[in-house]
Amino acid sequence: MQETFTISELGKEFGITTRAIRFYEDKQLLAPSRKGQKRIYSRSDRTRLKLLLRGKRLGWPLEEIRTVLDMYDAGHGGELKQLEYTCQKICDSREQLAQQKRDIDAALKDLDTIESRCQLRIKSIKENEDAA
Amino acid sequence: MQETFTISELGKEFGITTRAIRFYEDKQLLAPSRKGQKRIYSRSDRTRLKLLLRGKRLGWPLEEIRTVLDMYDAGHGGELKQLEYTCQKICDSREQLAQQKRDIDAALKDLDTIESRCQLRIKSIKENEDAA
DNA sequence: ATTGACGTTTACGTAAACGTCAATATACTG
DNA sequence: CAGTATATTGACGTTTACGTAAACGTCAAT
Repeated sequence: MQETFTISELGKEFGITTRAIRFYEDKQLLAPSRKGQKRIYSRSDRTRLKLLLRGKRLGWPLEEIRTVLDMYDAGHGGELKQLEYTCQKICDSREQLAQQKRDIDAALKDLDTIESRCQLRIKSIKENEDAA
Repeated sequence: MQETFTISELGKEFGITTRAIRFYEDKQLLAPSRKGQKRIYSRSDRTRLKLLLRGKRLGWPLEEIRTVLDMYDAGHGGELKQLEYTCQKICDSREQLAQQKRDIDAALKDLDTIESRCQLRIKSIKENEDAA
């Protein structure tokens, strides 16, 4: 795999616009290096973006995604207070994810119910068509 | 349980403002009956609101939540085209939910990694404190 | 009769998350 | 070296999902 990436490469790979990527940088979620004016994205920048988009799919606001991304770094160089705060955030995130899982399972069950009702209706409509 | 509810009762029960509930009605996600001017919410209205909030926790936009809520009704009185469209939507929703599940499991794994790194750092900091 | 709790509509405000230009710079390409 | 492609910043626009405030109705209790 490549060592570095341009902004449009990443945009294409992940199906987002370059405007969005720059926006994330403006919001401190990314911090690519520069070669003159141009942004150069390292593999770890790319990973951050990947995690960012996963957070988005989970419906998290960018602000929260940023604190989660920052947790990745906190493990290395943080102070005690910072680390303990991070642990608390991790605990909260776990709880939230568990809730989302419950919601998903409930939603999947509902989909089963709706689908079978639909199938029944479709069947009965088609039978009536045959009769006509 | 009660047969009907006021707007503030529902607001309290679910921890949202009455403004939000009226907004959802404006966006066609709810359609309570009226007694004069006042809104009266039936049990099924309450259920719709509950499902709505679940959709929100899953990060869905209101527009999408509405189409899902409408699927509940489609099983009963829709036409063939409508029913088949609904089935397609159900299929899409299943795929999206599956993706979210994968994202959640990946995120939970990451949290494990981050946490153990944090614990290691905390431990090493505390040991250094003891030494001092 | 008024106070207070609850409800209503209408209208404007706002934060988040980008999109859409416009003007400009830099780089390669025929 | 003009043209094309890709990059940049800056400014303004847009959509979603409500918050906030104004101005008013209603009903029970004091």
